[in-house]
Amino acid sequence: MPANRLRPSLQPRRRPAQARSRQTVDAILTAAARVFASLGYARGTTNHIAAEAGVSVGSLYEYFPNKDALLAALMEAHVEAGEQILARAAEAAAGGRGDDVRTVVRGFVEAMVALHARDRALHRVLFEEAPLPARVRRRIADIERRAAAYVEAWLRAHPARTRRDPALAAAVVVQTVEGLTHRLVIHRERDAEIEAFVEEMVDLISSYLATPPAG
Amino acid sequence: MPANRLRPSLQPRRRPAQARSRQTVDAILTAAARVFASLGYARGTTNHIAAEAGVSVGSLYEYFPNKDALLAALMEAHVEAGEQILARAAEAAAGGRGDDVRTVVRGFVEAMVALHARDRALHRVLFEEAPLPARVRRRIADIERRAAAYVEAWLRAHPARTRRDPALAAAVVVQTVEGLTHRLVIHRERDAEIEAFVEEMVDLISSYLATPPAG
Amino acid sequence: MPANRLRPSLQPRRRPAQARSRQTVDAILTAAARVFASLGYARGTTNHIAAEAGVSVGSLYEYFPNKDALLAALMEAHVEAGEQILARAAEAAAGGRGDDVRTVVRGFVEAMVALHARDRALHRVLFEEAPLPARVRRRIADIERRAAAYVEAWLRAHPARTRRDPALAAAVVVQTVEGLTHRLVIHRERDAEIEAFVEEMVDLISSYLATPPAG
Amino acid sequence: MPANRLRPSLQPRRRPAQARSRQTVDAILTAAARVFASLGYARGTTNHIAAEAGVSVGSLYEYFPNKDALLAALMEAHVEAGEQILARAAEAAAGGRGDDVRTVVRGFVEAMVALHARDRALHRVLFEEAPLPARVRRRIADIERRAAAYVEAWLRAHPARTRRDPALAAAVVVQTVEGLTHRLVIHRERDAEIEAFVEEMVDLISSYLATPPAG
DNA sequence: CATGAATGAGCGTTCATTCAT
DNA sequence: TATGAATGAACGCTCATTCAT
Repeated sequence: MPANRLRPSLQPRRRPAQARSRQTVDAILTAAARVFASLGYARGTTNHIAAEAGVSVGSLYEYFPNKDALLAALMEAHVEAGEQILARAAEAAAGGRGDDVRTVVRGFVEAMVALHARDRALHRVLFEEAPLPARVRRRIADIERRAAAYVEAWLRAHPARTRRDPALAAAVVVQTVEGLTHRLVIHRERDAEIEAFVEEMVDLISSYLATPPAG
Repeated sequence: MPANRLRPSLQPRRRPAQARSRQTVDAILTAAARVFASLGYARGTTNHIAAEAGVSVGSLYEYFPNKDALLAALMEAHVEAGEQILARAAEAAAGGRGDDVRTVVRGFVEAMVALHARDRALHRVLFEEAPLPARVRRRIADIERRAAAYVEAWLRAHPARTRRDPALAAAVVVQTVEGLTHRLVIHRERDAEIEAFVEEMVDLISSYLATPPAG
Repeated sequence: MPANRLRPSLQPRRRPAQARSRQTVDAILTAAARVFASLGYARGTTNHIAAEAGVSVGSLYEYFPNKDALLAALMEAHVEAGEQILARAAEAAAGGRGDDVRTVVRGFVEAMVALHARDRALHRVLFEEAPLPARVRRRIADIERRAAAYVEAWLRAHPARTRRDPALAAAVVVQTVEGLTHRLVIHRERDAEIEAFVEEMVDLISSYLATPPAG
Repeated sequence: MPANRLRPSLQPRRRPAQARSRQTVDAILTAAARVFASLGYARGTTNHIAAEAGVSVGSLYEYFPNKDALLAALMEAHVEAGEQILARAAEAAAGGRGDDVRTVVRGFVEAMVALHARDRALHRVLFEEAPLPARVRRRIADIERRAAAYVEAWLRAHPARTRRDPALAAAVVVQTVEGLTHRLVIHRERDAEIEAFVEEMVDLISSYLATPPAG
């Protein structure tokens, strides 16, 4: 019996309090990450994941109501990490004088790159192959909105701002950083390449922000 | 799935020479596009596609060795269209004086946007939900390489080039245009929004190319 | 994909026109009857039924959308047979002089008994163990209503009627015949016993109809 | 179901002597009744029942060897109550002058109706949906036999007896009362309807007993 | 004795694929 | 060649039952 027959939740079935349960959940999520990354979403079966976790399917379903919930949990973890990275980068920007555009931009870009560098194969499956649950989609959209709002505020406060429409510019910045990070980090193989790209991304964003719209 | 376990080919089973066959293949692909776009990859069954195409499943398998081949064919069609768009934009750039950066960039960006605007739902399924066959991945990488080579040559030939490493800059341009196009076109809803973004993308790329590397 | 995701129909998936298909459907239903009768509803699995029918599970699901549909089909067959028995008995009653109560009653009782005598184990499972689909329940209620209406009309037309409320009396007759038939036929083992009971049922009903209400 | 394959006992695992245990058993049975009545047999899980009873599954299995034993216990309770009702009605019949047929019959019928009126949903599940364990079937058959024996004795002792075969007549009476009670009480919705039917049942039985066999 | 996390056989069902016609 | 009925491996998921704590 799923938790709810009409709208099967993707939430974990219970917040495991005891250390033992916590371990089981972690084992399952780790296994899910491994299996999804190597086999893809469709071919990563729950039985396979349970076996990989050294746990019975029943236990898997004790903690996750269905296969998509595993995916959602993995995605949420990534998204949560992204949120914290954003927060930290924002803090750093506010902590510094905050008007060296390049430094601030580099902070964000490097944070995003670091986030995605951790497990490329998994991220590829998570965000380019698996169905994105509506909840996760909303969560991401929300974070992007907040990131853009933050960038916009920063643009407005910054003396050298030259873009006519700071809200639009902020959206472009956020989308560019996210889009390029995904493309470059997830699909590139060699780290040296990535480092060079980071520097270029900083140039790309900085020059855009420093240039007034074409007239 | 009592299928072919040994890396089944994704090539169409035969090059249909006759007009009759060509029509059947087209009907199947059109149906596949419609079904995948509306149902997603996993839920778009081959039986459903055959029915939609007004053809028996047996005939479908006469022309495509398996389900993934349909996907691959659809992807290749998209990729081929992209290739031609690229070629045309290149021609236009060469045909004109070729030294108005903004015009050239806008040409490419608009072409890419037009390509993706045609059937957003299908593109979303094709490139964000379905597993990307290695062959298609290679094909795309190849095209990106050639696009980058073209941009690099153009940069080298262009009097105002300021990026120190034209190959790297070319790669950045290609990745940025592709990444942003996917993100903006596939996920945005309103066309006005897209038009505004196109202008920003032109600014983004142009200012990047016009700015010497920092330091 | 079930025929309908929201209200999975219990109707057979297609009316098989060809002889071949008709045979397959019959084989499946026969197997289902055998398996349900010997193993009960819960333990009668669709794989088991398919195997018993010498058919693959896939074929079973080609003709029946789900397990309950097999049950429903078996029930409907029984109910349909019952309806025809009723119709024939009514015809016979109308054809004869129609005022010999015992003859008419015996006609109905014997028909009902004959109907249930055919496969007792299956009937036990069908009507005392398996979940009765709403559609079948409605169908049965409808037939009972019509039977009662018929009996009521017959009572009103009959010169010797003595029950004050013919509608109520008709309902009692129908329920008694059905209830006793199920209990006696399905649970009794020996045929001689049944024959004796039939005679008693005729007495039971006849004397009831011939007796004015107490008071 | 990694269960006991060798005809597992349906007996409660132990006769709880202590008051504490007795309470636990009662809580479990009450919970089982509630859960089966609302969810049906198949969907009423042992975990659900244990939770409803405020007890761990482990404890449930301490007192009942398996799920069917819960069902059997519930059935036995119903059957036991029926037995006592029978005994009481017999006592009343013996206590009174005992020769008013209608009064005696009404006593039995009303007792049966009262027994089934208590929890219709549960009775429906118990006797029309769940598989009847052989043991319970035997128990019921035994009670019916004794009831029939009692009725037979009463018929033989009664001055007005007219049925030629008192044993057969007794069986008919018992089956009729039981059959109609199940059908009418369990499936009818309104109490007024039931009362009217009770009166008719009394007429039905009384007139049968008062009528000599045909011929 | 009680607990409840863990088990895993087995269920209903799907759908890519085949092959007799 | 085209057909579409038939196939059956494999999936997601359940839940009666066990057993370490």
